[in-house]
Amino acid sequence: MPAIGFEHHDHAHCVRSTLSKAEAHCADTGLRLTPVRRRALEILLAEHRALGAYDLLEVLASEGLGTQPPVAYRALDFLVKAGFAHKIEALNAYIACAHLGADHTPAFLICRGCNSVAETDTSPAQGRLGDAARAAGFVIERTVVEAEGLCPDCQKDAA
Amino acid sequence: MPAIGFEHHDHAHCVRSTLSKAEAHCADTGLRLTPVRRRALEILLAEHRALGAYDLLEVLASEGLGTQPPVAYRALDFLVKAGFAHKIEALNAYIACAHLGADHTPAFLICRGCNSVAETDTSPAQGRLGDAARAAGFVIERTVVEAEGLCPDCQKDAA
DNA sequence: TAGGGCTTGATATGTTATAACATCCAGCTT
DNA sequence: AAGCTGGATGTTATAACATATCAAGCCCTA
Ligand SMILES: [Zn+2]
Ligand SMILES: [Zn+2]
Ligand SMILES: [Zn+2]
Ligand SMILES: [Zn+2]
Repeated sequence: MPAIGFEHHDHAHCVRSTLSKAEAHCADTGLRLTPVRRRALEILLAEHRALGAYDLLEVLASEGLGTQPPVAYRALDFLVKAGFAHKIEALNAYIACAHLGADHTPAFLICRGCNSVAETDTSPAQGRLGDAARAAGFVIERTVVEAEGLCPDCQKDAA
Repeated sequence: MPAIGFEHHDHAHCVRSTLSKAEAHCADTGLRLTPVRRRALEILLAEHRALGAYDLLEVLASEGLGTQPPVAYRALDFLVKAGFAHKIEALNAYIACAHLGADHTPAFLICRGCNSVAETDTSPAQGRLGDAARAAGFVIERTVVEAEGLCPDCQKDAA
């Protein structure tokens, strides 16, 4: 699975494709992609970067979709639980899933220069983390894997 | 490097050894392990679990070492920058380094049952995260690797 | 048409983190 | 000794992130 976020790409396709996958998944499972939830996903999808809950709320509020924090947090909670979005723990912020539909364990590359975030994936059971967990008798239920650094564009800018 | 935190061990040795390594490192580099900083490290070292900044502040306050948030955040900032403590991003909390002195990239196993945290390590450049970063042309400066789940004791309790 | 379950509205509050500015103090300079 | 300097601390205020709670509405279905 490639890292999606830094490379130039047909982003309009990203957006359309993710939205239609989300709709299909909701239709299949009975989840309800209500107007606020759908719009929240669109807003997160606009760019490959993470948005704070209050940034999201600001946009929703400007469109008359709700003005109080619970509006944003409920929508985000739904999107995260449905697998349509992920929380970036290092930023306390949220990003639309770039691999919607694929069964995956997300991992993120976070650029400190331009704040863009690329999503890739990992295998928790493999690698040194899995080894350590097995050795300690620890059962992994969820992993947080995030790398901070500089994307290719920002490396050029720095030089 | 083993995962330190779940196994029964001579914890008093943990504490003494970490404190003396921290003192030595400060003596070597000119960093100042002031009373508040030293006491903050001791408080974090008391258990292999993460403490919120305000939990730490509460203890410091009860000992007359300061009552306002910046007291705790400054001490934590020093400890983290010096490598004496790490922030657990998934918990917004802080833990003393269990491998002080060793050159390492920390990774954590976080038990949702008893809140204990074991520290192990990873190699950012290796593994799938490193592969993805290289493929994307991304330069990693810092990684966050955390696993949530159940420690051996809490698995027994659950069964 | 009544009930149950999910969704939304609204108010308040809890939790985590930093900005900004004043003061202190040790070590060095003149 | 007086003055400077840089790091550390004191103090106040606020920013930023997140949740508890209860009321009201909506949708399905029995
Ligand atoms: Zn895209
Ligand atoms: Zn960048
Ligand atoms: Zn120990
Ligand atoms: Zn446990």
